[in-house]
Amino acid sequence: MSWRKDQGRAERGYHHGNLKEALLQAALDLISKKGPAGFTFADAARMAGVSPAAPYRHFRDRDELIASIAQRGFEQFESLLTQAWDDGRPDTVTAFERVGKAYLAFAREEPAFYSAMFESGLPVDSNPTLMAASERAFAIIRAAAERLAALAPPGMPRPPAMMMALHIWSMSHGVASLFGRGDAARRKLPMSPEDLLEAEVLIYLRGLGFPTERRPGAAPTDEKPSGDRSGPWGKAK
Amino acid sequence: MSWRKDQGRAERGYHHGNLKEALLQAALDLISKKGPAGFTFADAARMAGVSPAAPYRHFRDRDELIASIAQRGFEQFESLLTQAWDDGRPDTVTAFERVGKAYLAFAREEPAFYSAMFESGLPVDSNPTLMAASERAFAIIRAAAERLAALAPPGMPRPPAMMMALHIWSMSHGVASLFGRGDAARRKLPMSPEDLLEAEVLIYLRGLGFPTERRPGAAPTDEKPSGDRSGPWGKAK
DNA sequence: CAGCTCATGTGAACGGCTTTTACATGAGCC
DNA sequence: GGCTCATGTAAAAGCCGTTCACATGAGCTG
Repeated sequence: MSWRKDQGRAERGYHHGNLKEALLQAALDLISKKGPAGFTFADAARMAGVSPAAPYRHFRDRDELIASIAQRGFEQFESLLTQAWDDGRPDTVTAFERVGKAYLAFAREEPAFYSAMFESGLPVDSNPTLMAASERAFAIIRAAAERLAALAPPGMPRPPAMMMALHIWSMSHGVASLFGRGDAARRKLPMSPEDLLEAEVLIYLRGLGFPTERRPGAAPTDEKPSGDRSGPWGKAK
Repeated sequence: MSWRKDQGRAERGYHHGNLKEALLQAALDLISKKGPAGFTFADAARMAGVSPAAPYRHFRDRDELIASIAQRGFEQFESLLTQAWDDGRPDTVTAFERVGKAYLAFAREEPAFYSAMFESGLPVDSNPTLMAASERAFAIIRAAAERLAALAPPGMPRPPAMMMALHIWSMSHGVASLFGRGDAARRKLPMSPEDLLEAEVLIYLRGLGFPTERRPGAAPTDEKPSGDRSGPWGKAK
């Protein structure tokens, strides 16, 4: 936070000094308030205290600004997922669930990033660096799926990790985009999005033959659980 | 198709005669081409051959037009799902899978409807009739889940049908919105969205204790399958 | 058929947005 | 000290959404 000029209204000369950052920040504010459609290039400029033409020195057009935000979003997303996955500690299933929760937390706490990344209608394949960032984020989920697949019970055919990763991603995105954000598209739920997704993933993993009873402790040993008889939907009302 | 005037350019008097329909149709065309954000009220008017102010005789504003489209979308969606479900014939699991395929087919073949329904950023709860239409569509999925839950194997605790319905919905929406449409947000897949979703749902159902081997025939008897050893991911590459 | 009425369409206008162009400023470098 | 170029501004064109006063004519009433 060592900006040379305080953001916005502070007296500043002809040159802003940090316009690109200020515009990205303003856009994030605006998008989180009014969605990516409601966000306006001119508004961001106004919020940064510059003329409507100034942003064009830093972004080819409005779409490029949104793409920049999506790019940063994927980077933060990747970092968050990496941290949640924590290389599968303390055990694979626990870490996997933590990734699911992190996914929802990101969608809820960074709605502007999430919208820019998944709901802005930008053609993903038009921007190679954007697609690369997106794939790096997905790679975390895929790596986690790989580890999970590796310890599939020997009796069953091993599921393809890529498919598992896509399944998990679609569940997470489905829950996040239908029920995840408080403001828009609110629909009544009998349980929290987090619990809904957790149950969904646990049932899915059980369908693949994984033991999904409550994990006993922190140790990666997959033992029989104690007397906790609650299934994956223990928290449903 | 008994429109009094042929659509569009045909010589017509001061009054269009079918403007509301023509506008909805034009909007569908435009949205399917350029997304709900790219769609323009003025464009729709132009396409219908009227002045930019004319649409305001039929819709309070642009959002109301989009809401109208979403409304119709939910109605068509409900009808399509009802037809696919076919009251659970020939057997519950087969019918259930048909519903999943119908979901994806709708998202792919009616991208304009789908966008208006789920990606337009309209506040769903602001419009009661819209929300009602949305709930009627969801009710089909819920009814199917109810039937499925009813025949859960006796050994296991019965899953709440509402939760199952939400899970299925989130899977379907997740797959549809991440991988479903050809144009936008294309990501490489090792299998078709349909196969991806089918495998996902089958694994999930198996996690609930349902027998999900290949169904033997049309009879609703749930017998042991023949020698088909393919799991739910038989089609993955 | 005459006349009235009201739904439906028009034209002009306002303000806002995006984007471009010519011009202004001043930060950093020689 | 002076040059240069990135970065800002002002003005303008073209589009859009929306509103308002006004025009038209379809359909009813008698």
